[in-house]
Amino acid sequence: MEGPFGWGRQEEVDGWRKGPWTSQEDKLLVDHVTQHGEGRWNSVSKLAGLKRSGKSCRLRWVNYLRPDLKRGKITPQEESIIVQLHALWGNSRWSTIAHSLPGRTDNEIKNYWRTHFKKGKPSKSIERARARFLKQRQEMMQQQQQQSLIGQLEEDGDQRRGTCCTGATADDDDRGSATAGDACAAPTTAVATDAAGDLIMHVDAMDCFIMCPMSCDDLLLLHGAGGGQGGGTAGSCCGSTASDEYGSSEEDGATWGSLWNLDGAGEVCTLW
DNA sequence: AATGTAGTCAACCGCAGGCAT
DNA sequence: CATGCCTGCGGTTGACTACAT
Repeated sequence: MEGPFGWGRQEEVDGWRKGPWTSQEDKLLVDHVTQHGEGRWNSVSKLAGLKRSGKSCRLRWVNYLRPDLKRGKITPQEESIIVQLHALWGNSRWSTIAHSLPGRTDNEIKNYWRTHFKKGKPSKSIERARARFLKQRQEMMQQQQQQSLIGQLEEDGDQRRGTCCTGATADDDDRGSATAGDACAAPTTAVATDAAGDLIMHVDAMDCFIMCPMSCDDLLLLHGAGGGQGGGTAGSCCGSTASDEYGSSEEDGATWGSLWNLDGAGEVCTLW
């Protein structure tokens, strides 16, 4: 066996090696990416002398070899962020969630979520955190609606949008590079965790989130830089009512996974 | 000590979107 | 405009490890 985990043997299909990577292969890939940079994965195999598909090379690099990866356990702060963002995005945006957790991969977060929350009940602290998050989100949305009405009555409500964001556009390919960080004057912290791991949310930040005419991805980028230190991100840019679903039936482990899946939120977001 | 079960992690697969031709 | 390729993503699988019985 070559590696410490699974795929006890290496097979070769259509000339491509599969299964666990050897240290030699790792070195070849690292050397190649160091010299030529990421991308063009299909040519990596040829140029680096690897009998691996482009997909496999990319996956190995992204999930294991990248130098900026943070190894080790998910911290409580990171867990809180994952919980918040999963409440917002559901199961279909692991990469988006991962962008808010520097050094963590979507695969890692996905695995973590599945093992910790998919099957059994989450811990009390997580339950509490999520409940509070959703409650505050709902309150802020109500508050936002009120303010919007007031704003419209006073001056058509356009000034807020103008002062919040000024043309922030983050290219999809540039996710994670904090592209839009300088384009928005929004507060830098939308959600943070206190020492006990409970969520603290700043209404002004969420207020901006709601008003910004940006994609949800951009919103995450704006605030994602401090994720590791508990300055995580969460935005109420979408109009879904997560709290409606929460608390319906928690005793069933299988139900829990879907309980948090606010796919509707994602659909709303993509319309932006 | 042996066996069973759950947890963890790396890797693969299929699909979808973007881009070049 | 249509087609094909490349890249990235989410879902799933499979093997090892740790813990419980």
